[in-house]
Amino acid sequence: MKISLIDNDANLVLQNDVICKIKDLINAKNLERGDKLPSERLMSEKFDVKRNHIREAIRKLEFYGVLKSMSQSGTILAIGLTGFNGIVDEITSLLAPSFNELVETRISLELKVVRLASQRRTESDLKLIKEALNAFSAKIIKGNDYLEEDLLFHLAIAKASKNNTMISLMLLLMPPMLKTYDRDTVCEGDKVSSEIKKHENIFLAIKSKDADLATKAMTEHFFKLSNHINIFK
Amino acid sequence: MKISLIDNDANLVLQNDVICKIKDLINAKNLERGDKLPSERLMSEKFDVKRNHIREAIRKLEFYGVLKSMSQSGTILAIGLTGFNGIVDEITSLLAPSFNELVETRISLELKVVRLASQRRTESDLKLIKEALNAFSAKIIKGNDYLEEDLLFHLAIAKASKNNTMISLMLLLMPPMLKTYDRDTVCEGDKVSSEIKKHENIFLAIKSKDADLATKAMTEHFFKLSNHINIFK
DNA sequence: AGCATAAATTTGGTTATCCAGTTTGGGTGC
DNA sequence: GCACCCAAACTGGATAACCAAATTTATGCT
Repeated sequence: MKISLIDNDANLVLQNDVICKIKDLINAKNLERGDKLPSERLMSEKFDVKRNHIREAIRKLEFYGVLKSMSQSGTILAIGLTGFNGIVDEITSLLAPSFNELVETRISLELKVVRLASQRRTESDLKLIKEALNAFSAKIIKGNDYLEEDLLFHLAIAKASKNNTMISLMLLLMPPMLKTYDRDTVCEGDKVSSEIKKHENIFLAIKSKDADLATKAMTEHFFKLSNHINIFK
Repeated sequence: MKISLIDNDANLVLQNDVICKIKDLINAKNLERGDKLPSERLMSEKFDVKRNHIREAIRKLEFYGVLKSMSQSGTILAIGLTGFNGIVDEITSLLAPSFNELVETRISLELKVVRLASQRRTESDLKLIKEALNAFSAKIIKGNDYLEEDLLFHLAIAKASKNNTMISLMLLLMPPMLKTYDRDTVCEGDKVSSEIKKHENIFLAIKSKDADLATKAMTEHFFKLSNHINIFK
């Protein structure tokens, strides 16, 4: 299906093209919410593309909640026409995110996550976070690449927030983050102890259930990152 | 592929099952980042599922950035083993989000978005936001369902934030939000004028580029929502 | 005419087949 | 013994054929 925040493949333009044609057709027919679209085969023939391309496009639009495919029956418009057009326009014009955008979003999300985590964490959450922290420290001390352990530490915190949606969003942000870090490792290894210290501060704040302190610790942790990349103009 | 924040289909458990088997296999073979997985056909035979199920599972894992499918060559592990296990465990244990979680996430995201928008909005952004606001007001005055116009208003603000990642995340939150609102309309129509007023306040704050005021206005707008659903216990 | 029922068609989904690059390994010439 | 090459096997991806459920249309009985 190739849904992703990072997806600048060549066939993406084809998919967007198909999506636009579906949109035009829906508008031409003035469909309302709940109305049936033409069958996949018909559209495949009409747009002169293979059926699987139609299916992929429908799956994507279904993913964003604007269409609904009913087995052995048909595909219907799951939303009003205005909403459909607004959302689809946005989908088709979505560009690949820049690294700055990713960091900006991640920071915003994690500041909320760490606040919730410090309020809601259970003892077992704390244990898992501590384990992740230990794995991180071990890697960074040994001078190895610690990027993945770092992410898992943050993921453990996210789990403690008890908000599945935020966990999902963090998982979605990770792939492009990983991809960018790979080509250019941001953190140099000379300040390992201070790096560990920053992570420990976050952990301790969560442990003491001090939301403000946790937010502060997380902010400090991100400060270097937001400095290295100058996201604040 | 059926990747979604809302996806409790029956075939999801099969997909998760396949994903777990792939994970076990990767661990059994102690693959490292960059190593090749067995071919789709081989795994299909080994796990006794059809090849398309294997493909769907791989697509999903590729979506989350832990695998990478290379055309006519093979599929490789795109990440270290620890990171792979951590992320995959999270993927397979992800539950459908509750409405409270969605609202909580949306509020957090939009408070950041409106802040950025008020700092970065251009004149054309402002024009689009105003248009969305007018469409919203027209609908609510006529007593019609204004939910979609409301979302488009917020989407227009998101566009002004100039952060594609945040736009993506908002698009992802919309489908489950729409779905929940549908079954039980939250807002009653008696306080229409105050509702319009709240939206206008957001618009005016963005217009005057006052980030703090915009955040405040957005908070007020969400207050009723966060009250109606008691997310703050 | 009204209605129940069944046959035929249309639907999205599934399975099998084919295709075009890639990899691999044994053979060949030196 | 080694470098090179080419064909056979293997790969993910594209296409076509098939399926079962659901809808529509036709049919026959009252």
